[in-house]
Amino acid sequence: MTLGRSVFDGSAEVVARALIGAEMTVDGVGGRIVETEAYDLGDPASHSFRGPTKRNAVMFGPVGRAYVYRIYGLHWCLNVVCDAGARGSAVLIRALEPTVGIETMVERRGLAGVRSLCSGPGKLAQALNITVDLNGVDLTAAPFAFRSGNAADIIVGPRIGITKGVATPWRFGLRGSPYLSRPFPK
DNA sequence: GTTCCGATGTACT
DNA sequence: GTACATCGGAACG
Repeated sequence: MTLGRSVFDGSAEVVARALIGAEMTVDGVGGRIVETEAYDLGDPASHSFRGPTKRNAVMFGPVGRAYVYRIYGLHWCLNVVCDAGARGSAVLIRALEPTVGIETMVERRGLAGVRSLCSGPGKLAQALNITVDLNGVDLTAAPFAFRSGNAADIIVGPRIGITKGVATPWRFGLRGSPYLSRPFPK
């Protein structure tokens, strides 16, 4: 069934766990969320840590919006804004198991295989055609759609690509999924 | 399998 | 000027 706004109304860690196994689509293209990361205000790895800026303003706005930013000058990353009170919390969507619109995603990515279509934040943004145009957009309405799914077993580990806050294990994944951006450390 | 590296926009020191 | 929540390709083993 369709997920309502309440799924985003919790701490970053709680929402990051809750989204594992759910299905996310943009204009009917997407898949099952298999990997997320949590970021919040008290976290030196978070864009919100130093307070509001032009880039991160959406993180300080209403719950259930998309926060999209450019990374390394060429890729886009999608976050969902969460936490009651909207205090700079967000969940980075890192990987999907492609389920719908696979042909469209193959075209956008220029790839043959399904395995690496959405196995990373920049990859899934390209596959789902996510750009800054969607920054600040309500996730509970078109073109977004979130549907509930089940995650049998969630694995936890350190977040990827950060240099601060490395001790906070806020990366979550669907255990055993072949569609993760990288394996979790043992 | 591994490591190295270039591409390149934006925020911040 | 430097850092950055990345990716894909080249070189190597």
